[in-house]
Amino acid sequence: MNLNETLPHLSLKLRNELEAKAELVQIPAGQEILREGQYVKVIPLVLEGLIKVHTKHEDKELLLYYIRPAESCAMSFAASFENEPSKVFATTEEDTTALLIPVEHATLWRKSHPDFNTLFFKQFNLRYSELLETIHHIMFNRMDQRLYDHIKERVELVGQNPLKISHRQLANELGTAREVITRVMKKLETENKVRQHPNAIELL
Amino acid sequence: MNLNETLPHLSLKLRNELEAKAELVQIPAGQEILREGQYVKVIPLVLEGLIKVHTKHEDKELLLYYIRPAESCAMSFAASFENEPSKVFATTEEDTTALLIPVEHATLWRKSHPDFNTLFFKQFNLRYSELLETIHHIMFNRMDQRLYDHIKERVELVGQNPLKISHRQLANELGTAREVITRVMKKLETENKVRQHPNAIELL
DNA sequence: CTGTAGTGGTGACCACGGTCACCACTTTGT
DNA sequence: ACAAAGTGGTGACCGTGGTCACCACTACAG
Repeated sequence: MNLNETLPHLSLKLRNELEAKAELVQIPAGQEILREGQYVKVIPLVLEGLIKVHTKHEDKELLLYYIRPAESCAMSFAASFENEPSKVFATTEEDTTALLIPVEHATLWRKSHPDFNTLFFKQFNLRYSELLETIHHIMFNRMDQRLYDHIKERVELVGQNPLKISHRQLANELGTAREVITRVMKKLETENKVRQHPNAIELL
Repeated sequence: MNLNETLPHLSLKLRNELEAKAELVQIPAGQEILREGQYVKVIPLVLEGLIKVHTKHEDKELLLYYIRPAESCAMSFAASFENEPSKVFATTEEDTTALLIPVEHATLWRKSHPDFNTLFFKQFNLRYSELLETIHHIMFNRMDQRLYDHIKERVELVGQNPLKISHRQLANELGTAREVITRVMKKLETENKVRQHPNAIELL
């Protein structure tokens, strides 16, 4: 894995530090890597793959945002920063390659490497925006719009158009029930916005 | 206004810089100081008073969080950082004294003053948490719980128990309609959780 | 004094979405 | 081969909360 390609915006010095001190790991898809209440020992920096960050409340879930390559987890950083437990869950959505940065180095690098510092400010800003967007979706859109937008985002994100996903999973990500998704999907289909295939959805 | 008292966690050096370069302003209550889409030229640091940060969508509002003394506005910081327009609104809730930090200094101080840097990381972390909490409230609580929690928070925040506030304003802050507040207030009253006075609400 | 704008209160209505109890079908594992 | 677990589909029901059309009352400015 060549850091220079994946993280070109970081200084050579920092990339060398990362190579020396951070652990490079491969995580298979579908693995829960952070739970609510868990204390954080490493901050992941995604190189390849996709991580999903979500909340739970009495077996009702809600997707918050995705962590894409060259991005990191603001929650981990914050948690390590204040030594607080995580308030969210994180799960690998695809097979993922990531650098695990020990929190003690993060604290140092924040001071010694301006680009490290900047990286995390940008991440915080990004997550702030995404949470805001999530709030907007929940408050101001109805399910059909939310579902359509969500499918669209996911199609673009993983780059496959007949998107392989179940109604149940969509329900979890939108914090609703499976029946609701089935119902709304049919509506979107009659409106010619999507087409349904066995275990997959095609965006039109 | 003595910065040493209000901002004891900042270094003397930084406090002196603030005193020299930032503008000290008094803003009366009820004034809109930041609009959606607006570009940010100064970052406020609240010394006294209270600022409300909220979103709008087609004359439907939603309170996001408050900025209390010794706190700042993550949105302003982020906006200045990326030179992006604001995504939120901010209004003074009480008469407010604040330091206005020109964005060009913020960029410099982020590098030269570690405690300035830390301050804004903490602010980002705080706002992230608060947005997350807001999402939880919207998704997982019904109006009665949301309203009760909101009144409670506000009572604690402004430190007055028969809280002077109208149903209309509560409706705006919770992103709902006035009639709904009236309805739910009656419910809370019969449950002996609150008592209603003319133009005021008492938390029991 | 009177109009205007602000409070809160109320009943009727209804749409959205959450829930329940099913069903049929395919895929998986033993 | 069969059970088990997962898929999506469906009709009925109903509660929350959003909307509308009112009403009564108070405060205040002209």
